[in-house]
Amino acid sequence: MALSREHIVDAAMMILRSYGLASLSMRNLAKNLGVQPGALYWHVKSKQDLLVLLADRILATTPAWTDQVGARSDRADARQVALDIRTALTSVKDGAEVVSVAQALNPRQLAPLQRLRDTLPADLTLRQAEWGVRALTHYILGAVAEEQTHAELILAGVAVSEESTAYTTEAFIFGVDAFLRGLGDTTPPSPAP
Amino acid sequence: MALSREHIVDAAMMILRSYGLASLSMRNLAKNLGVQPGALYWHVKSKQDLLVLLADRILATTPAWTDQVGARSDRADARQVALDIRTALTSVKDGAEVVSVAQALNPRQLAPLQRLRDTLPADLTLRQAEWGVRALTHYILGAVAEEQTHAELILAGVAVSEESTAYTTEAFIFGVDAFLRGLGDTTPPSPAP
DNA sequence: CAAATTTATTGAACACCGTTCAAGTATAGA
DNA sequence: TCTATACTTGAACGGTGTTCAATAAATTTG
Repeated sequence: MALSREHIVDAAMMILRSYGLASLSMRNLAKNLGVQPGALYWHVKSKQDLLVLLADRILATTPAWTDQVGARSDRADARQVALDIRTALTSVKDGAEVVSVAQALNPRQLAPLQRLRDTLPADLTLRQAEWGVRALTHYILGAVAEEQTHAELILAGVAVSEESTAYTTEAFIFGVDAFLRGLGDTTPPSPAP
Repeated sequence: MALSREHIVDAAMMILRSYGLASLSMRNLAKNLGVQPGALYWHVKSKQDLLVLLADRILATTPAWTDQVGARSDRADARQVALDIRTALTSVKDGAEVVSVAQALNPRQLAPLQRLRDTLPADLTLRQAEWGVRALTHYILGAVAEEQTHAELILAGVAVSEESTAYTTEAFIFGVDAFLRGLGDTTPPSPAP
């Protein structure tokens, strides 16, 4: 089977899913593909480059945001997008860390995160909306990264679980909601459906 | 001069300040101390251990929080504490990253971050206050880490400055204020002094 | 003071890591 | 078939954190 960029990302994704970021070395990846490490560098510029590709793929599982005509995006939408992003991150071991690295390298590049923008209150200035997205992004990535590393520490027996996992979702939503409330306290609280 | 844990942390701090986290290898650190790498491990359990010590010291420059009797902490206080933490982080190259690593290893361990708790609205439940601190912490660490890596990328000529540094403080405060507003929208906006 | 014990350091090695590159091997077009 | 382009190998470069027997220095004990 011919080596290709897609193939490399596939294999990297498998390693990530099964063993996490610590196991994702170029050498291990090459071994998994039955190839010498140097071969990877014909298809991929660097490991950072690969991580960006992985981040894209991790976030690609977020549902597309269909902005219905007339249906102005509101706080409930923003919350849903945040939850969708969290779900995507959680579906891969160390997902939040991978996306954080990619985001650190070049902020504002990951489209699914920018999608948050369209859900923020419309009365924000351009700069404020930009700042809001960034703030929310930092919160989401930080919170999910902590969830994931904590879960792994428990799995490794290094730490003990203090809080039921049911609460972690509640905690996540609490943070998102607080943020959104603060960003757009001009809009009324999200109406019951 | 005898080697000691304090001495090691001092030297590590110097390297961090001058050259950043990438230059802080145990080997480089040992060379700076005129000692073999193995010697460090008598005083320090691991590099992660060292990073936690560094995080403590970075945050130690935060002004002590004097909770004046009768003067209930309000939103202005919380903002000030957040700004103090940011100042401490910014005073050391990659400061936010170092603290993030320490925080990831064992959340709720860094006292200065916990100090945020006392500034949050009093009508929050115990859990809500805990969640609020964590959310705010994630935002602060994420935002400052981005500021710092971005600044370093510009210094290295990899990226170009798009926004005046005057705005970065404004952006930081915008995020903090939004969060605080959302956390305690029962309290009135901070009064003019 | 001398011997024994604890404390501290060395030097060398182990098992990794990302990345580069000349030399080869396929593969396709003329 | 010859050539040019697309890949891959194998080996190396210069790092990384960490461990550990042996050794040296300092301290306590007899």
